[in-house]
Amino acid sequence: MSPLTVVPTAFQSGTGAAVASKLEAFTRLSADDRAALAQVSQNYRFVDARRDLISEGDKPRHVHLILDGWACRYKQLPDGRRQIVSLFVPGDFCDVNVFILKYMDHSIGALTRLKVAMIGPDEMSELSADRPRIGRALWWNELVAAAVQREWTLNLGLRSAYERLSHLLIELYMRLQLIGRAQNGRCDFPLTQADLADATGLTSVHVNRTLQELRRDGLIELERKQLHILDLPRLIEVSMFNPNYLHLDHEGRQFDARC
Amino acid sequence: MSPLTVVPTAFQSGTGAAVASKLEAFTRLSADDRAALAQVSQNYRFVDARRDLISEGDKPRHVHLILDGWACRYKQLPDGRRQIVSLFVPGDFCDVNVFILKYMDHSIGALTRLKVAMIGPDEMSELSADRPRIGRALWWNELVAAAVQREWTLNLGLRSAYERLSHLLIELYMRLQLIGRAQNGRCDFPLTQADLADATGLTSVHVNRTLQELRRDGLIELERKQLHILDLPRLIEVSMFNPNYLHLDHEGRQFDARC
DNA sequence: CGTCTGGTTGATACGACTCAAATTTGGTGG
DNA sequence: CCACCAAATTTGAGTCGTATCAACCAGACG
Repeated sequence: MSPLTVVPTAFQSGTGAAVASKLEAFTRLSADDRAALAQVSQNYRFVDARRDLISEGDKPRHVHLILDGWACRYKQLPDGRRQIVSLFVPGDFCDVNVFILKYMDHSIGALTRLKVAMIGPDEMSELSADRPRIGRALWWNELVAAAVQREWTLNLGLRSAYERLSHLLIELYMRLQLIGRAQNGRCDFPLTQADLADATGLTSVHVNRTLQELRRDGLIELERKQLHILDLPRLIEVSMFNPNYLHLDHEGRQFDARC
Repeated sequence: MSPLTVVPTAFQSGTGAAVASKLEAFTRLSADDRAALAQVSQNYRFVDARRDLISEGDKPRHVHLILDGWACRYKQLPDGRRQIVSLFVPGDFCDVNVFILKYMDHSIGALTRLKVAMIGPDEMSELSADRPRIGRALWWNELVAAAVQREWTLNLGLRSAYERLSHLLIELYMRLQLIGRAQNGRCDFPLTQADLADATGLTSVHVNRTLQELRRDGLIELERKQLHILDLPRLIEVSMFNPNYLHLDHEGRQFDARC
């Protein structure tokens, strides 16, 4: 990537609205749309790392919108084994429309300290109704989330440890890029190897060895919570990464939408 | 299960509306609701086994509603490896609201000869708008589909072959029960061992050996496309199956809804 | 400083894969 | 109704990827 790449505002500001940035991959947003998103983000709180936002069995009361930090959806078996089934980065919604379900079938946990907005059911449906562009974008967002979940199924089902980790790293890099938090192959990467293990269905020991292989092969650098992808094309090739499931082929953020 | 168990009408009739049966697990439906579902099922066609309903890269034009037969969602890697990421049985919708996406990121294929309704975007939104109860039920349906996808992620990520197959068999049995096509531990089961392998991320050889183990342990019988679960409680135990992700804890079909 | 969390290393075990062939089943046409 | 063929299932032997268990090390932190 050229050093002349334009830096998205969200990245410059650091605290910029990741959601807006993300939804704009699907549709142009107006200033009012962005204001509405900022509005629902007002009611936020901080959550410590390793705390649950909501636990399996709880009644869902809010949609969570991650403003800053990383979180995960996970499920646990009676014998203690744990699987991370989704990862959330800033700008991600956890479960638009969960209200329809009576109980959570999984938990959502903070992987880092989290800044997270809590949006009530009414507020949520108002948002969709008043700002149809956002409503549609939220639909798109849900469909992409479902596509990501399918891709994870494939990832666990038939890729080797080496491919699996490569694939995950690329996905996260691209999702961070979308919200202006990745560029030139670099991004924050706060997951521990144990987290990666839980997400990829491997042991942390094997994650460790596999990451070393990736480093040895000159594909990545990863230390001090910083990921540096050295050779994205080759990483894409070895993991057979096909970005189509992220559905970024829309008009995007080229122009502002009026009103 | 006692031989006096009431046989659901859908099962008796054979061709009964599986969709209605399924949605009624979430909410009561009125006669008009059921009629509306029957209406959108009018426009159907037959698809031969092993044919695609729609392929990766295609533009989505219809929602598919499986009226009879089994289908799957699958993805394929450039090197030919294939993963089934979802299974569809009668009454299942493939991708309510796909229209928002430009291209399919996966294919949908018939596993058996299929009777499938093709529902256009307008017809689909009419259905939701005119019959709010159905609209909500479709939402629930999508959320359950997402929950199932997460459970598959967990299944592939941390269960052994033995547990994985057990879990899948139970899930399918329960989903078939929901549409009145399973009872007393028995149901049709048209998947080949190769299909099971593609769905569980195992090889067909290993599926074969693992099924033999399940038979040896007195848990199941499976031959001539017929599954017989001999000891459901034990099968649930060994696979650590928790039905909460199917979200069947709603008012259900106890009463008819008016109008 | 000692403690703790996260990362690294080594030795060993085992579950699942691979490859190859045999057998059974189911469908089809003569 | 039987002969044939293709598809599906089963079996065996050998290999490999990943797990397991157990230490050990480095840096962060109170």
